[in-house]
Amino acid sequence: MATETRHDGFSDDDDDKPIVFKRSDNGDSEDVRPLSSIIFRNSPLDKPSEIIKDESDDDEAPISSRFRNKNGNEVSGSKQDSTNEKKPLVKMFQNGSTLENERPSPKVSGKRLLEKGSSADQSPVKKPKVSSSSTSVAMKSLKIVKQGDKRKLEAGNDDNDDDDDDDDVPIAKRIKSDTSKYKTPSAKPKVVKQSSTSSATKSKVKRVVSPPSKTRSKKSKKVMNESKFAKSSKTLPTGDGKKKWTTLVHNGVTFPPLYKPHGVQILYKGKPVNLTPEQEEVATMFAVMRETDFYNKPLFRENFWNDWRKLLGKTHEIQKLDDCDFTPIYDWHLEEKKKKKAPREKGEKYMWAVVDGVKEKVGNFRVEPPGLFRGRGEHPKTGRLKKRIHPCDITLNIGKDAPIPECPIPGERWKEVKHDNMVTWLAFWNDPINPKRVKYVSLSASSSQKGQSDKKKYEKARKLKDHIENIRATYTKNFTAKDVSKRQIAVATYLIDKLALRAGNEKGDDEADTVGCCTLKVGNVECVPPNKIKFDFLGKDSIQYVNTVEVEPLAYKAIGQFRAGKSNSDDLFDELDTSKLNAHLKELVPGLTAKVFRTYNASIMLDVMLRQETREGDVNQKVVVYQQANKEVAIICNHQRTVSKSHGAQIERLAGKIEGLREGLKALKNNLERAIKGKSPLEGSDGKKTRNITPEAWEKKIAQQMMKIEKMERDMQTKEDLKTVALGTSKINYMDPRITVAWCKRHEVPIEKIFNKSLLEKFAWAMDVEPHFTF
DNA sequence: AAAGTGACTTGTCGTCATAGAC
DNA sequence: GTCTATGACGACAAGTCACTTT
Repeated sequence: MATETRHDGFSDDDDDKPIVFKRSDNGDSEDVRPLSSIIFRNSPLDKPSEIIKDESDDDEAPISSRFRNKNGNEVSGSKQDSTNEKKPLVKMFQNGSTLENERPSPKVSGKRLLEKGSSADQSPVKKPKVSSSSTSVAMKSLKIVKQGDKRKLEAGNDDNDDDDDDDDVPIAKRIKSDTSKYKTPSAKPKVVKQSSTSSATKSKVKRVVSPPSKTRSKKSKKVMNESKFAKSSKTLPTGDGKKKWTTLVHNGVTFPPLYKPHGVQILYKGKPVNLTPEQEEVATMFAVMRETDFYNKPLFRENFWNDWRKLLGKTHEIQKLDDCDFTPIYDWHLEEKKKKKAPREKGEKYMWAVVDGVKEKVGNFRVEPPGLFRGRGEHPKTGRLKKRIHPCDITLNIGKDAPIPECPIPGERWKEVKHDNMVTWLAFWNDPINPKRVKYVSLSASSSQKGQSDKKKYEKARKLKDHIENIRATYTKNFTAKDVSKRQIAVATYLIDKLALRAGNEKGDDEADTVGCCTLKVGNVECVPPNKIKFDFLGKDSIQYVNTVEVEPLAYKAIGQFRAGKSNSDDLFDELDTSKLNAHLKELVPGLTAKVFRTYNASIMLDVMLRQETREGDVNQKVVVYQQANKEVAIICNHQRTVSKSHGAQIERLAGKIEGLREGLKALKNNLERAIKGKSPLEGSDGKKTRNITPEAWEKKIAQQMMKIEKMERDMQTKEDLKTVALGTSKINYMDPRITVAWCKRHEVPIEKIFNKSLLEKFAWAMDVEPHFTF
């Protein structure tokens, strides 16, 4: 898949831009701005250990108080004023954080002293977390002492387990408080009441819930959390060591229907062949893929054939896949498709779980059906048979006091039932294609549990802001380190920061051959004098990343050194792997890992662009601004999509329409002239006659027509522009929803214009953010 | 130190319903 | 009313990263 050259929507003053990199795939990077111009200017602090603390506490405060007013109205940051919205990003990068800054200090208001610069101050950025309760502050400082100066990046870490408390409760409650917003009542978590008349869960729910402890009130919950032990699971510690739930009730999983033989025969060398149901089932899986690209891929066919042949037996009449004609089954399949299929069973019973007394949606309660493994890119296992999963493959995880779900397949039983509250999964099975991999069943994205961890992720990224300047100064300095490892770490960190590359774990031979930063090969990077690097590699999902960027001259030089004397298939960073890299990052800022940079850069970019680019205008215009910002983020993250098959045709059609409109415009102009001369209008091409109107009226029509044309051209442009860019992924995973919500509030854009129903549910935790929220 | 494993996040694509085009 | 382009959604593949085991 070819990557196209992209253009960014920024205006020209690069200085304000956040991160710099734009990409020009064709090797020219005219628009690449040197990172240096922005980021590195005055970064005075290289003191390594300035660390930071982070107050994770802020999580604990009630939401409302949590966001301290960035505008200084409150307590804390008096300095920040709303104006900062307009300030160039650069300034934002300027506040380095020093311990002092972050430390809750009595003098509060001045917290942010740091703005080192001059006028630039204001970045609202983090405000002192003063808002948290005094207690927590106290605790924090205590901790600090213990830990030395370092503070963790983690939004809520071990400091106090309860730091997320506030998160837990509120969300559910919050949501439920305004039901009206959510049209799908079922979608929102509710506190389960004693005798809920509702669905299937009821019986169990009742039971579980009934114990007093269950009635969850904020308080009770907190209390429990603080006594962290509560019921620790007896099993070996798993997960991250934090308790994920107290009570958990659910109904297990459901299985796809057993195979129903259709009896349609394939032809082997032209003759019908009898197949057993098992053989037929697999043949059908293959037959129905006829119109996909997989069908003709040699490896896919070979892998399929090997697995199918195991079912046929070596001596079967069918000896060669190429002699098989699956047309009869394919045709049968088309017929079946035409028939109305009964609406798929909803699985209401399995759809819900009750976690700590709150009813929550389950994400994927349906076990994956058997099929042929597709895989992405050149996956070595493409085409292999993915066998059916049975109850005896499934391990359930459920509350100790909850009833164990009945096995839905008569006569069979679950593999195991665990009661591990240190993990979030409800069930898992091993992936038949790669048995080391595990497939989990967990709550849906809209659940409070997922929402909390999402929020934590963004809080962590947000804190990176306080250290980024320092980190950049450090790696810049190390571009010239004499120690190769150190230099590689510096350059790798730089690339991860600047280009939002993934960490790049090692991969096995039984996986597609893709790379990330640490696994880049010499052949994936090319030095283009004087100081540009051309990247070309296959990343996650075998999506190609092609980009030529201008880099810091010293980094350029270092990359040249790393390449020297190696062959194309050698590792560029031969001294590096993700553990070393992350270990290093963690040293800079506790809790920091490579992926945090992606989140950070995506979110900060959105925040900055929205502030810079939003103009007065109607809602639609603002939405366009949002989409453009979203697009830039997607580009930086290399979120691509394949161009739809009909794209060309669609563009042509649009072009045709525009052409038609142009013709119409010509006619209108013509008639205007005639009207001015007092002649009557010509009749339309369709032969119908045209009303005689005044020149002014013609002018008006002409203006309207031109608007129409412009709009259509813009639409066409946008469509073409976005044909290879997927906006969704960054919206779902990288851009802090609070930025979006706050922007919508500030600019009176209905949030529904930006988030669809599932995003609204998923981001319920972000909806009450204050309009001044700054990432 | 490498390899394995466990838990969870991130990512693209296919399918389906439906709003909109004709 | 039928056709079709879109977007929502689900499916499930493929990453990240911590921690064990060898």
